Amino acid sequence: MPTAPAIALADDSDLLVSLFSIVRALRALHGLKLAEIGLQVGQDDVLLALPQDGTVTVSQLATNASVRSSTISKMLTRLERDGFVVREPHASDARKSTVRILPKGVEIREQALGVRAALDAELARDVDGVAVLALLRSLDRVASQRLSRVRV
Amino acid sequence: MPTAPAIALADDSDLLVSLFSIVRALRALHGLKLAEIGLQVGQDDVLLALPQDGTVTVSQLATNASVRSSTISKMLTRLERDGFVVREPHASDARKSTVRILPKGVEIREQALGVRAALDAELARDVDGVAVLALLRSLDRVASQRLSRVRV
DNA sequence: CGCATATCAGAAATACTGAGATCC
DNA sequence: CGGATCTCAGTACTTCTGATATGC
Repeated sequence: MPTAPAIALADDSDLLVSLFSIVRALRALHGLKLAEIGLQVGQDDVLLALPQDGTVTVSQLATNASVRSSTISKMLTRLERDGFVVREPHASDARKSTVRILPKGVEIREQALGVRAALDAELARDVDGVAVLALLRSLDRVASQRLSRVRV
Repeated sequence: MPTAPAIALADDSDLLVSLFSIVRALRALHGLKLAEIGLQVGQDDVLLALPQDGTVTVSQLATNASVRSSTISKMLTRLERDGFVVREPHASDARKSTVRILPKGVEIREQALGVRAALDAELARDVDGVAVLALLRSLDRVASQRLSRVRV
């Protein structure tokens, strides 16, 4: 069995199947490369979502990532433990806390970008990158929209 | 902010970003609908990978899903607990165990298919389904190939 | 004996809910 | 006071490794 798709599938409802299947494989692949630079899949998402200069609040991060703020909070705890970011009190609103990327975080962020670019390039060799990107972007819009509408 | 993409992104390495972002939202969306029929995201994958008539071994399932057999084993335990499947000893090789879908499993499997089809239809309304599918299929092939090559 | 198959125990991560604490 | 913001505790699931039992 040389090149089976990742899930044996019924041939009608398929978009989801393909999508989930791809991403399972891609995440695993990505995870292997990230592990080499000492990062976890998912940590790079947060790192990449951080502004390089200023700060951002927890809830902003949560909204952008389509997860709850408690989820981001837990991820930040790990990122802080590893010395990639710090949390600081917000200047004008004491309820908020802001997140700032540290030098070590910036450094690893660069490496994470490299890993992504490499994987992207690998994939782009085999598919029409531009077309995929356009399609994925619109899919992303649709999906995020629907989710935020459902999740009050 | 009405319709932000799910992750604020650097505009170069992007395919992965979009893909992961979409799938995060889609999984959440899918999970909400599956919860209504009493299923977990991921359980439906396994259910759909099961033959409707005969049986399949644990390692076959694992290979198809690109995960370790211990992972499938744990999922089967839950599926069995919920009365969707049974494990039976293999006829000719006592090391193996085979998995059979139960009537209750068949029923929920149908509903799960319905959920997928509905979500697929929703998405297809907003993007060019055929084009996406074709692209996703090739992406899937590439990704699964790479993964199985890396994972000895 | 060496290899394959499945399960289990344990670890770590994602994500959620719901419950504070604190502050606007 | 009501609502926003963040964190924490607890739960559930996925997935992996590595250990173990069992059988080919």
